[in-house]
Amino acid sequence: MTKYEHVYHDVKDGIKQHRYKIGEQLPDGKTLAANYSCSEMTVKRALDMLVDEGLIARKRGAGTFVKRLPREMNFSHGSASFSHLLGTAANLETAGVKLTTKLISFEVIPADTSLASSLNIESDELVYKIKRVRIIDNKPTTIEETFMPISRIPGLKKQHAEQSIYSYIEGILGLKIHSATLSLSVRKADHEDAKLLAIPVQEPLVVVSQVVYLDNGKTFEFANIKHISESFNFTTHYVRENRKVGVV
Amino acid sequence: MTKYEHVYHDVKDGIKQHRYKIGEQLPDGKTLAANYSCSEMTVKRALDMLVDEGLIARKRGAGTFVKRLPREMNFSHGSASFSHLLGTAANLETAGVKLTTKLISFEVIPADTSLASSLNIESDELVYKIKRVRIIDNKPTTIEETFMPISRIPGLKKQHAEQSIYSYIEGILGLKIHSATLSLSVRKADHEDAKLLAIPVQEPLVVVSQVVYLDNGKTFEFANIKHISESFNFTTHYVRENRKVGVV
DNA sequence: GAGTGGTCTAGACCACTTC
DNA sequence: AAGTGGTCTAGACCACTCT
Repeated sequence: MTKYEHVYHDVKDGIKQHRYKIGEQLPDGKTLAANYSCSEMTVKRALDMLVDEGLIARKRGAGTFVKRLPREMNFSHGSASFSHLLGTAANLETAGVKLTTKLISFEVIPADTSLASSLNIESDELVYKIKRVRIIDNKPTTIEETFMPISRIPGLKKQHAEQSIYSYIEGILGLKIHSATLSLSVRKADHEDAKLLAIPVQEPLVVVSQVVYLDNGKTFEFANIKHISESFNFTTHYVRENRKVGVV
Repeated sequence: MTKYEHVYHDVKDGIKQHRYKIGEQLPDGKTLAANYSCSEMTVKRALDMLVDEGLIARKRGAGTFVKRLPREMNFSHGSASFSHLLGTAANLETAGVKLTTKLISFEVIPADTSLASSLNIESDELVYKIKRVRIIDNKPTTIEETFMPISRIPGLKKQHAEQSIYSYIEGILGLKIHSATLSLSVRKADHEDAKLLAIPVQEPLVVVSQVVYLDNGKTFEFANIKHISESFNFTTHYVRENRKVGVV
C-alpha cells in the first residue's frame, strides 16, 4: 500500500468511526503530515481523493471539513450496470446475491458505420454480437446487448458469454480494463424486451449505453444494457472545482 | 490561469484539433515538461485531469494514449439536472434555450426527521419548501421540490424562487457551492405530476434526488427533481484505477 | 497577522512494459 | 536495457479566510 492510500484509508476510517464528526474540521495539512510522517503533498493527494468521493470539502484559508459519512456499499442490485463494469459476477455474488446469465444469442457480424465509429474500428470489421439476460435472485433484471471486435478479444466462445466475459478478458487474455463512458436514458419496453424480462409492454426501462476501454486506450466494448427501472438506482457525486466525480 | 490548467487546455485542444489522434501516444512526461517549461509533476497533474475526463489513458511503462475526442457540450436540455447545479439559468440561456420558471408553492415548514437527517440539521428546524416547474422552450420539463434551512440561507423571498435561487445564494449571500451527491431513479407520474407537466398519468419520470453542499462542508439543499424521461440524458465517465469520474 | 490550503519545483527512487 | 509513468520529498512561494 502506498503512503497516500494509507492516509486516505485512515482518515476515511476516522470519519466512518466518528473520530472526525460531520461538520467538524480536520487537522491541518502540516499536522497530518507530521502525524503520518509524510510530506504535505502526500496528505493533499489523499485528502483530494476524499474530496472526489464527496466526504470532505477543503477551503483555502479556512480548513478541511467533514461533509458526510461514507455510505455503505449498498448492492441493492440497483447499480448492476456499474458493478457490471467492475466485474459483475464476483461483486454481486460476494454480496450474497444469486446471479445467473441466460444467453439469448451469440453471433459474429460486420460492424456498420455507427457501431464502427463507437468502437473506433473500420466499417465491416467483424465483431461479436452477444445478447444476454441477467437474472438476479430468480428475477430477470437486465438485457445486455454487447458488441466487441474479434481482433481485440480473440477466442471468445459461447461458454464465456454464459459466464463472465470480463473474467475471460482480464483473467485469460490478461488485458486490463481501464475506464468507460456511460450514458443513461429511459425507453419503453418493446415486445421482445417485455418477453425477456417478463414485464408488460411499454414498461419503462433504463438504458445504459457504454463504451469500455482497455488501459492502452483502445475501445473493446460497446453495449446497451436495459434495466427494469424499478430495480435501477445510480448514485454519484459532483465536485465543482475540479470537475471530478466519485462513485460510491 | 495556473500552469497545470494551461497544459491541460493545450493538450485537450491538441486532441480536439486532431494534433494528437485517437489511438496515438502522447509525448512522454519529460518531453511535455520541457515543452511547457514546467516540472513533470505539473504535467502529471494536467494529464490526470484528462484521464478523469475520459480522454486519455496512462499506462506505467508504456505511455499515454488518446482514447476519444472531447465531446461538444450538448445542451440537449437533457442534463438539466446537472446544469441546474452549475447554475441552470445562465448555462441554458447562453445555449440559446428559453428557460422559464413557474413557482407552484413557497412555504416554511419544520423539518421532519428524515429531511433533517438529509440536511444534517436538528429536527423541527425551519426550512423553506419550494416547488417549481421549469419550462424549457415552452414545454414543462421538470418539477423541482427543494428544501433549504432558513438558518443557512437567510432572507430568501418568493421573487428569488421565481428566478434563480442559486444566483441569490452565490451572488447576494456570497456563499460558494462546493459539491453535490446525486441519486437517480425512475418513478411513474402521479396525478399532480401529470397535471404540472402536461403528460398522462403513469408516464415514467426520472427522479434526481440531490444533497448540495457549500464549501464549508455544510448541507444547504435537499431536492427531488422529476424529469420528463424522454428529455433526460445523463453521461458520465468511470475510471477504474483511481475511483474517479469526470463529467462532460 | 496567523493560519489555512494550492501551486510548483528539481530530483530521487521505484514499478512496470517493451524490445 | 531503455523508456515509460507513479510515488514521495522538503521546501519555496502564493492566495485566501478569519477575527
